[in-house]
Parts: sequence; C-alpha cells; structure tokens
Amino acid sequence: MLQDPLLVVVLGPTGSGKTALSLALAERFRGEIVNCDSVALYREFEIGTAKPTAPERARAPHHLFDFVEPSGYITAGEYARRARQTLEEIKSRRTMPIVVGGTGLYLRALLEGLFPGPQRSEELRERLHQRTEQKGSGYLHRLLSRLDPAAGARIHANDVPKLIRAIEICLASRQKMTEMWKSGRDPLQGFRFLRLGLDPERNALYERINQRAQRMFDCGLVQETQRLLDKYGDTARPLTSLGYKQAVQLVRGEIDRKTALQAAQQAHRNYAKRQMTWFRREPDVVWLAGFGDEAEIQKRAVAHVQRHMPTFKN
RNA sequence: GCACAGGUGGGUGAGUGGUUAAAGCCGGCAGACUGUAAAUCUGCUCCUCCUUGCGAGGUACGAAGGUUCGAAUCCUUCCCUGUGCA
Repeated sequence: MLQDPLLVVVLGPTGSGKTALSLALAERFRGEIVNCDSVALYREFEIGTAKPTAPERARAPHHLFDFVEPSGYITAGEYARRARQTLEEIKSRRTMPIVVGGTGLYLRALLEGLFPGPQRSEELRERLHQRTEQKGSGYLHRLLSRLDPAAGARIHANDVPKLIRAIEICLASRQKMTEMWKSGRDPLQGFRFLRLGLDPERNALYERINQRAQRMFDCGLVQETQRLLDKYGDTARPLTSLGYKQAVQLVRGEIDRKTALQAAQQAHRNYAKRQMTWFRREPDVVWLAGFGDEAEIQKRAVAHVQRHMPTFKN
C-alpha cells in the first residue's frame, strides 16, 4: 500500500524568508512551488509583493503567481479550487508540491476547506450598503441577529465585512450560517501535510521588514504604483494593500516620501504580527526559530522533510 | 538680554482648582477570523498587590518651593524649547 504523497507547506510572517526556504527545498527534493499569498496572485503587482524574481523562478516550477487581472478579484474559495487543481497536476508529475505563503485564510481554505456556502452576490451587497446608509451603523448587526442569533453573537457589530458575508449566506441559502457550518468543511485529501513554520525573533524580523520596505521604495514601488494607477484607476484592489496604499497616498501628494515609507514599514510590521496570531492556531506546525534563508534553518527543514518522505522498500 | 508662546503618560495632544491615573489619536502587546483577508474587527496598555473589581495602595503632568481641605490646573523662583525684538 502506497502512502499518500507529501505536501510541504512553508508558512510564516512576511519577511521571514519563506521564498528562500521554499526554493532550497524545491531544489533539494525536486519540488514545485505553489503560491499561497493573496496579493502575489495578481499580475503587475511586482515590487510591493516581494514575489520571487525571474532568476528565483528559474530554480523551480512556480504556480499561482500572476493569474488574476490587476482590476479583477479572487476569493478564498476560488483560490482553493485553483490550488487544488494545481496540486493534482503536480501529483501526477510525481514531484513534490510546496505551498508557500502568508495568507492564513487561503491556506486554511486550501487544506481544510470552506463550508459549502454560496458565492458572493454583488447586488445583495450593494443593497445592504444602501440600507446601512439609511438605517445607521447598527443595522447590519440587528439584521444578522434576527436571521441567525448565534452568528450575531459571534460577529462584532463593527465588523462590517464579516457581518455582510454572514447575512449574504443566510439570505442566499435561506438557512442560518451557523447551521450550515455544521455540514462541515471539505478538507484536501490525497496528501500528507508537513507544515513548516518560520518564527524568527521578533525584533530581527521587524528590522528586516523595515529594510525590505525601504528597498521597495528605492527600487521603484512608487513608479510601479503610479503606472498601475494610470492604467487601472484606484479600483484595482491590491492598491489598498501593504505598501501600495502608502505609495498611492504619496503619488497623490497627501503625504511625503518619508511619511509614506514609515507608514508602509509600520503596516508590514503590523501585518506580520497578525499573521503570527493566525498561524499560532494552525494545527501541526513544525516551528523553526529563525529566517528561511539561514543555512541552519534550511538544514533542519530538509531533515524534517526527509523524515516525512514516503518510505521506499528495497 | 528683553517680550510673547510653551514644557502633560512610549509619541502626539486634550484637559485650566475636586467623580483625572489624566480624553482622543498613534504606537506597543494580546486576541478574533469559514469566499475581495496584505482586508476587517475586539481587548489591554504607569507600578505593586489581591478575592481581576465601576478593587486596594503607591508614584505621576520640566524642577524646587508656596497658596488651598484639595493643584496637571493658581503664585514665586529656577531650568529648558520655539517665535519676535535687540
């Protein structure tokens, strides 16, 4: 009886060296890299996303980078479908999939699945926004509490995006969201997971994040932002993400360059912290206390992968 | 040197005699997260102690004195900062 093939996951906060570690593993084990970073999915967002460079991509096959239009959007559910498809293809090639990224929700959607809920409805959302304008900020929470009291109790009255999604689910499915949850998720099957988590010392991580943000500004983040803004307008969603958001403000003359840089560094640091909060709850993570580009960390990661490789009979 | 304006908790900045350990914002820390998640949201944030409570004590609004039952808030002197005049 053959074991399921191994799926390696490299997770960790932004700036922890996930790319370096994943490349080292891919080269060592003939792996293929699958992106799990929500903004790196978008085409033309290059400098601010710290995507792997061309020489880096030459070292191993890379998947799920650059497949969403800058003005388009992707959701966790759609990502999970695409990623699972990609994993099946990799499986058929008998190479080792290495899922790399920092977007906790996407990783969970991929590995554990989402509950079978309805997709977004732009019309409904538009209506909800209009009603909120008319009826005040407590409206959404009152509505949800009526439709699904248990959900109303879980979601804070100020958390508009989550309130809207919950209402959307209740209305579209004519069921309570919390009832639908009971039908469970659809976990990814046919692989054994090895989650490697990078957990460098906090101050060192923050220091790296600051330097990297500085480099992004030095290497043309603002010009890239200007170009995207000219081409797609401010509706391109990733323009509101880390670094781009501040570069947009700079381009518009709302803040000066130094303020923009500091705000971007800050945003990256805060994000790293939120990522750690999420990943601490991720199950079965093998934590490596350092950066992914350190030789020692790579050595230990390799050892962990080897230990989990399918056993061959002689 | 003279004249104004100021010196408040990690930062900024309210507060002008008592429900003020001191608003708000930022930062920091912790947490949540089931379809735009690099998003969004929540809690805590002077010190010590405990029965973690609209709890007890201590220290605190440049420094030192003073007025007062009571001062971040009023008075005096000193130190420092900014602006203007010399």
